[in-house]
Amino acid sequence: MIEPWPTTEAEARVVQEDLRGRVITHDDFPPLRRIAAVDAHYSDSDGMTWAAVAELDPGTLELTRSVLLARPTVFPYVPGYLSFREVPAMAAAVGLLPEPPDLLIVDGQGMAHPRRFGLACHLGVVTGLPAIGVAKSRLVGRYEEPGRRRGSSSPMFHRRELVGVALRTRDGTNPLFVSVGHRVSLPTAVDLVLRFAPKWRLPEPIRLADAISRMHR
DNA sequence: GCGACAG
DNA sequence: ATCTTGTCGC
Repeated sequence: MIEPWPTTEAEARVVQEDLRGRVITHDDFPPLRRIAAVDAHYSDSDGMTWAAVAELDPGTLELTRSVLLARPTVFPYVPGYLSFREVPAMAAAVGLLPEPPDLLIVDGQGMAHPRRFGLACHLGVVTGLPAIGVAKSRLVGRYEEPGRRRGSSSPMFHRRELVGVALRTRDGTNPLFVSVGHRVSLPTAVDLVLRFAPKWRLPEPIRLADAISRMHR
């Protein structure tokens, strides 16, 4: 990983501008044998960031492995710079898996970011693993409200560029914001998110990672 | 200058 | 993300 880790917004921005060119936006991943989701939580009292990884079988969506660890929080939350806060703990957690997953589903934006380098892109580039960004709310981009039924979607644009898709994964719920992280195209990312969210609004991997990351304490 | 703003 | 119970609605 990049050392030393950026301390200021200005330094972090330089890193984003430098690494953004390494993002691969087309499909470049193997048959999915193991998929994993990553999520983070904080305990302000001791300044620690907890990261959880949930590995699942893509066919049955059953949990096959999990990791939960803590790392000192090294960056404040600043919209547009979330990855500098979460990547250290997340990358360490992913690295503890005995075998690397074939796909990472990340709780946050990928290219639907002001400089096209959100958390999913950063974690994907740093680990080299295929990654998809799945956010519960919007950071940047304009979009038309998708139809209210599961499967409906509408493109998100930012500065005339297609940066993601607002996707309804469940009837009558708010859409999810899907964007390219690394080595997975946008159409494929949408297909995969729908496939891995057969019942609830959030993809099963993220639901599990979230549940695990809350187990700290 | 005034809002918006992933987790 | 976090502070926090019950409550409204499918």
